[in-house]
Amino acid sequence: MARRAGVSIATVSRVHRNADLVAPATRERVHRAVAALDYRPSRLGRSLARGHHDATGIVFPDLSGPYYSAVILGYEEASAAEGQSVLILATHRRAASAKQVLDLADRVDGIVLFGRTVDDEVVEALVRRRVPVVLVARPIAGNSDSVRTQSRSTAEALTVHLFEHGYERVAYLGDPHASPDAAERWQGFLDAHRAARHRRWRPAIACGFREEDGRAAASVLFADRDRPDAIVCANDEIAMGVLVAARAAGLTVPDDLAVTGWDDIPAARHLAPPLTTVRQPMLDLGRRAAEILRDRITTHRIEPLHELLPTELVVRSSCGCSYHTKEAEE
Amino acid sequence: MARRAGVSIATVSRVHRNADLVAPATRERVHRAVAALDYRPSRLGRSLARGHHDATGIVFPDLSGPYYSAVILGYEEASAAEGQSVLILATHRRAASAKQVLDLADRVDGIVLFGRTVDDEVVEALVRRRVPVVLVARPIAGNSDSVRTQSRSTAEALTVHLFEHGYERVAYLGDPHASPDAAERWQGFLDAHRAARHRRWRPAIACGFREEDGRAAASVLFADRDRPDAIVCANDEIAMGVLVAARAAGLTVPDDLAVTGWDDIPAARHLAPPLTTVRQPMLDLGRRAAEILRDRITTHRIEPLHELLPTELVVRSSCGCSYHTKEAEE
DNA sequence: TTGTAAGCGTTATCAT
DNA sequence: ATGATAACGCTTACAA
Repeated sequence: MARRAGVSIATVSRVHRNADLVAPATRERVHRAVAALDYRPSRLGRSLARGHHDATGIVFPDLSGPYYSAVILGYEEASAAEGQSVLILATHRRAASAKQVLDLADRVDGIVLFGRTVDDEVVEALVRRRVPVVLVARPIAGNSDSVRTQSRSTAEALTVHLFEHGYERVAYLGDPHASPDAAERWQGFLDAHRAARHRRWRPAIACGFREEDGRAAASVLFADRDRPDAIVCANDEIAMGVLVAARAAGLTVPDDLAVTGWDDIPAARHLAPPLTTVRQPMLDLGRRAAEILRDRITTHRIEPLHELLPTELVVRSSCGCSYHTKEAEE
Repeated sequence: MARRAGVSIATVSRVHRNADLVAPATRERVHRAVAALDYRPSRLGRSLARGHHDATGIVFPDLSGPYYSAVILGYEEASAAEGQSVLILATHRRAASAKQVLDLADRVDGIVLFGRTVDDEVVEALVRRRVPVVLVARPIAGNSDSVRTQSRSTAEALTVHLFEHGYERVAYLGDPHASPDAAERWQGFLDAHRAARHRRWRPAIACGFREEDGRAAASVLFADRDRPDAIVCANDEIAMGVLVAARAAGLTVPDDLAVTGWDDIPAARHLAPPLTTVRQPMLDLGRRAAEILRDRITTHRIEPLHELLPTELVVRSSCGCSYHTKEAEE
């Protein structure tokens, strides 16, 4: 051990966690020894003795697309600022995901669960095990903390906006059962229809979240003679697919068909036509998750905290608004 | 401890790493005790005793954009398949990044360094400390392993393609000093000009990697009376910015100006006009990094391994090729 | 087959 | 101010 090398003993520990309760002389001696032997204290030993990891985990259902990467960015940044390492895991709806999450849980001081990654039972198991948990974009469970974005009311506003443009047969494209957020948006869509009683509405058209899913679903839809004249998509990727399908079907957007997305991914403003969508503060989502988790870990707070982040309607042209591209969006 | 609870002692350890050298009867007894007490072995204890973490780290210079997220995806997937946890870190060019990386290094069994995250000295320090290192999209250092994508020859091919369309004043937009990849692409660009001697070329126009950087640089460029008639951009985001600037300047792409990108981000095919670019196997980049690192860790291989992944020219319309959008790219 | 005990590298509590 | 020493929770000879 470096201890022998220096001269002293476990005093090295003291100097290492920069306790000032060490004589300047000895401290200096230790520092020299450390430098000479290129000694680094072992995290493992330290963690074992102190009882915590200085690390947290974040688990996603998936990792593809610009959506998650922004969340990771915010999460990593906030965590690093607090000196916490971050472990990342994607469950991919694997059968073993519950085990993976449980496993991750005992490498960290706390964990954030994103969307539909694991069942409520797993969340409860985690909580029972005293693992601090923050739920992101997911219904509350096991009285852990949560962070979400406003979905329902903005979805309603978006749908109403379409009504105001005169569209009459508005469809919702996306599977409300696939993700909690998609479900909320669908509810908002329904709210709008309920408020405007004369509107008829059709059931949600279930489809996956990828562009190709949207394209496929839309092209089927367009074959119908009673095709919708506006489509509210569960996310931007689906909307991109719809745009592709519309072009293929000879439909002009937004004249023949309005299309809206959700997320405001970077590509959205570059589409033809620029996509009307909803911006979510994804960076903040990750950042707040990290902060709330940290708080729960350090303060041992018992009351669950629930945070709702605002979203913002981003009106471009695909809903029938201004036709000319806006130059100065920035 | 659960040991007392069951009946036996450190036999629980044996049964836990499913050693079959335990009598079925006792094993059963232990299993029951484990279930009853909801006992989970501590990773810390285990790691400390065995001397490894079953985790690896990956560090990025940044985390924004679709580029990194694909790499993470591949890396996480391959790591999870091998039962390794993954720690993620973004240095953001922070001053403390060397320290952060060194710090990360002793939480893991090996580390992958992406692009311009840390100086060669840090890599060497890591290697000296016997930390297995894989370098991704970065020049070789400290004789660690590396994975890269083919840049130079494809960049040359891309530039030649532009020549064949008849463009004469081709510019390169992107900072060769900012990233190793950008430097390679610039070299390929030069190679093409050297091969076609009659071509005159201009120095690279340094600019950041984001859309706004590209837009700003391009609009300056367009003000020049000797403006280029084709621009090879260091990545797709820059190219998107150029497209925006071109529209603002009243230039038609590809008639007045050809534009090419790099990466083939999801948005590329949806731009107007669809962007000619270069596809990189980013998923594989992450996956191979994980596999090579794992190999180095387990086999203690001493010879460095260097892998070069192929890239592919994706010809769309922004280079002057077919004008109609291809429907069935898939 | 299974128990005993010596590490693994820290921190923390006592003494001194 | 600093040295012993007992945890921390596991693995792994070595005995029994």
